[in-house]
Amino acid sequence: MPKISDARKESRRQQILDAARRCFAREGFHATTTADIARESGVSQGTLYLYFATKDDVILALADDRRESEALVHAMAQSEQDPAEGLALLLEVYGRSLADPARDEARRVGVQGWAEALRNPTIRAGVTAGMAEVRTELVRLVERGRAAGRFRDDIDPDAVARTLIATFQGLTLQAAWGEPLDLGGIGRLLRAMIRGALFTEPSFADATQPRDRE
Amino acid sequence: MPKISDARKESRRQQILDAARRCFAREGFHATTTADIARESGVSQGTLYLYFATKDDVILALADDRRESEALVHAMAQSEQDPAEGLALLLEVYGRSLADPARDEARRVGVQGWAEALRNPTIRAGVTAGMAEVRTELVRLVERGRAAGRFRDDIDPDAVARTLIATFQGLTLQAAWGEPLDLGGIGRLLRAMIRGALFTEPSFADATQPRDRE
Amino acid sequence: MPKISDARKESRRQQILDAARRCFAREGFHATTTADIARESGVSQGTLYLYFATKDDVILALADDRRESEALVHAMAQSEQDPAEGLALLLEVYGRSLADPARDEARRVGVQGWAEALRNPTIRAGVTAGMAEVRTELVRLVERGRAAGRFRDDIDPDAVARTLIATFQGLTLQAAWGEPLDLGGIGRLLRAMIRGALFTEPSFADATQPRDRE
Amino acid sequence: MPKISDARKESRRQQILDAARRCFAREGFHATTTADIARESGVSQGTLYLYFATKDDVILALADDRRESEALVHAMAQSEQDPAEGLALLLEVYGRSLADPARDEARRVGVQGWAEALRNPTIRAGVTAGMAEVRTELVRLVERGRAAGRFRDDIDPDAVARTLIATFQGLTLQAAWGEPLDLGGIGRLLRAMIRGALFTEPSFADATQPRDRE
DNA sequence: TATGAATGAGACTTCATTCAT
DNA sequence: AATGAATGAAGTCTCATTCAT
Repeated sequence: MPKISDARKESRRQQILDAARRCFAREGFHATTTADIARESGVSQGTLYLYFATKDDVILALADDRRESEALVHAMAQSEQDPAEGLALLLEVYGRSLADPARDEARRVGVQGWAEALRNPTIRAGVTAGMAEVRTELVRLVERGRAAGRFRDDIDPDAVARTLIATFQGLTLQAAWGEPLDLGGIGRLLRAMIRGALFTEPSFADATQPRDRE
Repeated sequence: MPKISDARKESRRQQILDAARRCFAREGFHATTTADIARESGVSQGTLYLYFATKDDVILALADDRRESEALVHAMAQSEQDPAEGLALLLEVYGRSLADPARDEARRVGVQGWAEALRNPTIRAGVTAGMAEVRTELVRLVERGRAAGRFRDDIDPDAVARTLIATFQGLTLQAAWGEPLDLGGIGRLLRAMIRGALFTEPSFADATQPRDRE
Repeated sequence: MPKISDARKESRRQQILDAARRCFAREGFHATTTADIARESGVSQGTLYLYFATKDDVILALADDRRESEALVHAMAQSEQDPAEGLALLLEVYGRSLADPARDEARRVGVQGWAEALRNPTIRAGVTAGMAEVRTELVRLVERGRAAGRFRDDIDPDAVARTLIATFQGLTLQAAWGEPLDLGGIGRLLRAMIRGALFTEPSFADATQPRDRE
Repeated sequence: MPKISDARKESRRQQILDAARRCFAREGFHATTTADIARESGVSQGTLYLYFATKDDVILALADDRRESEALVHAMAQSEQDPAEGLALLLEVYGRSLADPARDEARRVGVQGWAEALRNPTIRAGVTAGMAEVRTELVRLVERGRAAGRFRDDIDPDAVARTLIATFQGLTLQAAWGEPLDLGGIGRLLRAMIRGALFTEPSFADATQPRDRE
């Protein structure tokens, strides 16, 4: 009985979260009412409160999108051997995510989470934790590259991590706004910038040129 | 009388906007009430509505911070002759702004404007217009650099513009969150990336190395 | 089988009522939820409704505490022969009840029942019926005392009944509030007042002085 | 401007409190909604919250009826010279209040305040403070009577105070329930009881017999 | 022009009760 | 008989906006 019940409970929770994401993406956190979420998820308002203590709890569960940062960390961790390959994978995974229309809502909700993080400490904690994971992994990757002699010695790993993440964030923002991004061109430029600034020899661009997407 | 009255009116408006900025930076757009703004600006709620038609009007006036983009555009326009200098100036002006504690509130309000732009078309128009100006000027700058033979031919001006702006946005976001940014290191890295990717010869870094600030 | 089932049912009912009394004493009728009662009694909310039709039904079953009035009536009925003894017993039984910490919860719930009786006719009926029984028995006791020549002729039995009951109620109220009552002193005073106002000769006090408790 | 404004404010507050008292007397604290109070007082719900922070605030302002205890204290303080007269006045003032139909609502609300005092510390403080004032004054009165040789030496002032107050409370309760009280008879009995228990000589009853009311 | 009391729609949340399992 | 998830009506309180002074 507990197993079925637990599975049910989790699926119900997801059903509500999915509805909430749609609402939040459409109207924003604050313009979305709990009635909206209930209606969209097909449950009563009372039921909503069986699964989440408050509306803020729902926001909390969505504002911090672990999947994005997990995917990025995973990409970098894949290529223990070759830091260059790790960077290339990172760009590719992130580019793919940016181009994915299925992630439109997540992006919009994510940007709202950034704003919410400014005044909600719990949300801030979640959001910056996700960022910190990616940053840590990036720093390690750059350090490995330096140790292997692939990256220049005068490169600051932390600056690289912060800067790349900042660029990703800005592109996410523009994508959320529906700005027309030429991801192919931007990807090529990013690879060129990385190659020019990080690498000891100019092999990066050619070696990592992905099969042209989008 | 109209002139004096106009000046009065404008000063009153600014007084309210300054108060609103402080409130918004502290609590966010939605958690700030019109009563909060009135109290903080020292006028009555009724008076508030003599200067702004709705609360959204106040948000609108603050969400889109022209000063930032105007400064950037101005920096680039300064150096009609030398595109490299234009880029250097851009980085410097933006770095100075990022490091300026006096702009803390503007940054926080700006990030909230980004989220608000997702669902408020008017705000979106304002915010993206500011971004478009900077982008246009950047594109022109890169094109001039290519024409002058300073920049590589295979560089996509639009990608450069979008990417640099994205990076600025991401850094603004992290600064708004209070993340500790090593702006010196980040500036050096950015110059290296730009030099490596854009320039036909590696003079950028040295020529533009600013008197060390941070 | 029906007999066992009935016993089970009754014990279950009591289990729920005991839990409800604890809840009501702690939080009051209105601040106690049916979920509270269910939790405290260790049954599910659904089960609660197998034993009581509504929450008001539970309140009803507790607001009117028959045990108190039954004990008082019984005390008076004991001494058919000597009305003085009846009064003495009444005071003693009531004093014992007032001093009994085990009746703390019942007192608190009782006081809430008084308030509830103001707007719930059914509760009012129950509460005033209990009071009426005590009153009737007191009136009969005083009348017997008058007939036997022990009590003064100009005494109004109804006034005596109402007044004594009122005093009991007030003391119950103060005890429920946790006021420090010197029950010994109050008992002595009450006996003196009764003796002075009711009796034809001043034997009451000495004859009825109980072995000092409290 | 402030004087008019203050007067207005106070009158508005009273208007709301009067309406609330009517509602509470009719339906009880908990069954009365803030919408009920607003409707009954002829203001909007929003306005209600301009004058009271919460519904509990309104309850608080009504649960503790200072007027009653103040009147009683005043009655006792009047007759500095003659304690007997003080007691007589006390009974008379209280009897008058009990018989006053204009105080019906106050009585009903008061009884609800007793119940509320069980779980709301602030209300408890207010209610018991009122009781303490009357008690203190009664104790002082009895002590004066003993010092003057009018009252017996073996009388416990505190017991007298507690017991008389308890009787008043119980009679208030019964009056609130609409029980038919023969106040004349009860008053006579109370005087007889006081005379018999407190006085050194039996002059009380005759000396203080009031012009027969009710 | 300035005020601030008044408004009322609507948000979030609770809770007594039901019912499928 | 027992469960506990689900319901939805209703309650308290907030707040952007208006308007008489």
